Formats: sequence, structure tokens, C-alpha cells
Amino acid sequence: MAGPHPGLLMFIGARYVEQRVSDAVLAAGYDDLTPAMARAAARLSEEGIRVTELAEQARITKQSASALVEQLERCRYVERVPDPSDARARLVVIAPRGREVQRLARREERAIERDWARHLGAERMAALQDALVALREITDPYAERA
Amino acid sequence: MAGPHPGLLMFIGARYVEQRVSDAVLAAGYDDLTPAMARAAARLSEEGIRVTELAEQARITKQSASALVEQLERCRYVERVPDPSDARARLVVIAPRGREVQRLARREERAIERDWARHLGAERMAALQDALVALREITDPYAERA
DNA sequence: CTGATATAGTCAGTCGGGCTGACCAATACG
DNA sequence: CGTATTGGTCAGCCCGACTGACTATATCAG
Repeated sequence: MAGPHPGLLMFIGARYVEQRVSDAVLAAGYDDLTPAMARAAARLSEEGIRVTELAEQARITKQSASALVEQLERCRYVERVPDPSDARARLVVIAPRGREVQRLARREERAIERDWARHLGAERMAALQDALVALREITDPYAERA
Repeated sequence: MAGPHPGLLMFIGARYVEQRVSDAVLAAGYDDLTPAMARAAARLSEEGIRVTELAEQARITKQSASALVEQLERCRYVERVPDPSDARARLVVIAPRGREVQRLARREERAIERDWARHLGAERMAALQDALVALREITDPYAERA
């Protein structure tokens, strides 16, 4: 009776979202963005961030983060500028091309939410969101930012 | 207001489950099981399955599946026996050592469910499960088995 | 001030786990 | 039968993680 484990169901849902967003981005002609690049780029803004900090947030090594940023730079999704407050560091800043993709991705995410709400009904959708947020308190104690 | 996207929240939850189960398995001394091997092994039973079929279910190529089965066999988690109904094929069958790990993993999953239920309360937990199952209808139309 | 330590980042090398393409062996079928 | 299909392997590639060793700058204690 138990049915599939909620962890598996969440995995399926998460995979669906990633696939659909990635398809939308690809369909819009951004064919040089790998999933790993996209995941890193999602955390960038005009503000700028250091490679080390990015690595911590994404929970990868700074070497991996550095490699991803390099690719992103080559494809003109980001730029690297010197950090005025520390000569050792450089800030990774989102570039216009990167912003476009971020906007696109967010639009697709909103579309997914609408689809889900339509399928579940507003009430169950709210309950889902509520439970997921509450669960995060114990599954992600170190609070990664959205 | 919008809050984090449900897809991201599901990703966090799924990652938590995978990590915790994998930790439990490791702590029990099964240190030669990689995540990919474990994912493949989860789909095996005494019944036996062909590599090609396993590949389809896991959505990887038969070459990848074949490599994983080879590793699993080397570590004595599975055995390969000839398929009596087709001389080309061989059946991948779970071995005793593999069964042990499966039992261990299921036990940990149940523990996670208890923890989650305690944190959310029975009602919200049920609502979560309900919504996730319903959502699967549109996020996994080709119905992968648990 | 200076020397020790910490921090930002890179270089080099490894590994796991996906992928494609080419291929072999057995089976099924017109 | 001969041809197409199917189960599976072999070979080679690539991406994205990892560790370890290193440079350059910053910071802090004495």
C-alpha cells in the first residue's frame, strides 16, 4: 500500500522541471549551455560574485566552479571583472546574454507552475508548496538561497 | 512573494533522501557502491531482467547499463545467468549481498518518512504525498516503476 | 615592520558515468 | 533461406566532478 517513496516522487518532479526548462532554453537557440553551466549561471547577477563563493553556494569545488565560469565566459553569458576590494579576487558578473536566458528560464518555470496548479487545483497546489517549504527546514538546514 | 520554485524544493528534498540513504549504506560498510550502481541495483530482483530492459527503465544506454552491471557483478551485488528463453540474452539477478543493501535502503527510507511525518504532521504529510502522486501523472507520463 | 598564516584562484591529473558508432551473435520472419 | 531485428559488447569520446600542489595577495601577531 505504501506507494512510491516521496523522495522518488520529488526526484521525478525535479527532473521534469529541469528537462522542460532546459528544452525551452535550447529551443530558443541557446545551444551552447550545458546543464552544469546553467545551474551555475542561475546564481549570478549584476552584483558579481567570487568564484569561491559561487562554489560554496553550488556545493562544488572552486576548481569546478572556475571551469564552469570559464566556459560561461567563452560563450558570453558572463564577464569577469577585477574585484576593487581585493586584488586577488575577480567578480563574476552576469552578461546581457546571460540575463536573457535567466528571464527565459523564469518564464518557463512560471508556466510549469501554472500547469501544475491547473492539474492539482489551487488548494492542493498550495498544500504542496506549503509542505515542501516546511520540509526544507529539515532537509536543507544550511539554507541555500533560491 | 512567489517563493522558491517547487521544482527547486523537490530537488532539495530528493537530494536529501539520496544523501541520507547513501550515508546509511556506507555506514553499514558497503563502501564499494557508487550512486550510479545503487540506482541501477534498485531496479533488480530475483526475477531477473535483461540489460537492455534495465537500460530502458533507467533511461540510459545499454552500454552504460552494461558497464554498471559489470561493476555490480564484480562487487557481488548481482549475478548474471543465461536467459533460458533466448540464447542471446542474459538475466541480471539480484544476489544476497544486493538484497541486504536493498533492505537497508528501504529501512532508511521508512525512517525518513517517519521523520518527515513528525515534522509536518500526519495531515500535511498526506497532502504532500497526495499532491506528488497526482503530479506524477503529468511529469512522468510513461510511468516509471518504483 | 615583518614573518606566519589565511584566502582567491589556477594548473595538472584522475575518475565516474554518461554518450555515439561499429560490430557480433542469435533470433524471427517473409 | 536470406534478411531484418534484437541482445549485448568493444572502442573511443566528453563532461563535470574530485584531489593535490602551487602562486599571489591579504591579514594579523609580535
